[in-house]
Amino acid sequence: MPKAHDVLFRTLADPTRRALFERLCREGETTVGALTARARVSQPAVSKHLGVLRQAGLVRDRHEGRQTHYSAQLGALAPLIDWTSQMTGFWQSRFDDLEDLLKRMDQ
Amino acid sequence: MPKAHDVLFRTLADPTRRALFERLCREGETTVGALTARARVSQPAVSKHLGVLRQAGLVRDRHEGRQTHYSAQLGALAPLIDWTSQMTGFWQSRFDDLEDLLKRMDQ
DNA sequence: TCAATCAATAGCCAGCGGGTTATCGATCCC
DNA sequence: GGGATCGATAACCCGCTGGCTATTGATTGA
Repeated sequence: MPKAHDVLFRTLADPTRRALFERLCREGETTVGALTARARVSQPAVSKHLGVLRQAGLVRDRHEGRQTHYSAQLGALAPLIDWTSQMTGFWQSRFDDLEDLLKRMDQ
Repeated sequence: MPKAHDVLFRTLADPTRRALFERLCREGETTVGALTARARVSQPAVSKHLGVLRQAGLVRDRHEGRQTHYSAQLGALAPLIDWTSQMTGFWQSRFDDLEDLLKRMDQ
């Protein structure tokens, strides 16, 4: 069920897409045009990537006239942080177990 | 240059591979055979994934007789943690800027 | 109204990546 | 030594994805 990890990792795995997300994090709300201008790919490619990011919940879009503004949704990174915490946490708990074991051996 | 992010995200994007890494985090050092037994893919597939994980620095291998033991290298997750910190950090700084702005407007 | 701009969609193609089976090298044990 | 096991490699196939161009739909402004 924690498909969330899947979606996040897969979405952020592409460098172009990740670069777009990073820009939105750094620079805040930005239009597709502005993003395309400094991207190394075509406008349709940018649109497609933004669509993927949106479906992953990583960005929001806001329509204003004929242009679309995108912004990062940092809350969507939570599962990623949870995952890394869990991984390092497993290590921590195994470390605790080891300490526990050593303590019991000491008696 | 921060290729590290690229490698990590791409490596962890595959669910099978991530599952292997998670098992190594949870259960500590494990042989290829044991990993294969509970994996949904063939032994060569497991070997290939472990190779990718190793090249990403996420696991280490230790040869003992004819079997190979793999273990997670959690330090390799550092760039991932840094990245998320940076992303949320950008937000934080923009938030600070906003507070700053409001403060100045208040005067 | 009509031309121009912005962004999304359609449709296509090439490359990559993850899966398989078959095989090989090395090690263990009888 | 010889058969069996373990894990890596080889060789291959197929589907997905990320890129492109062309087009459409919507909005703006002359």
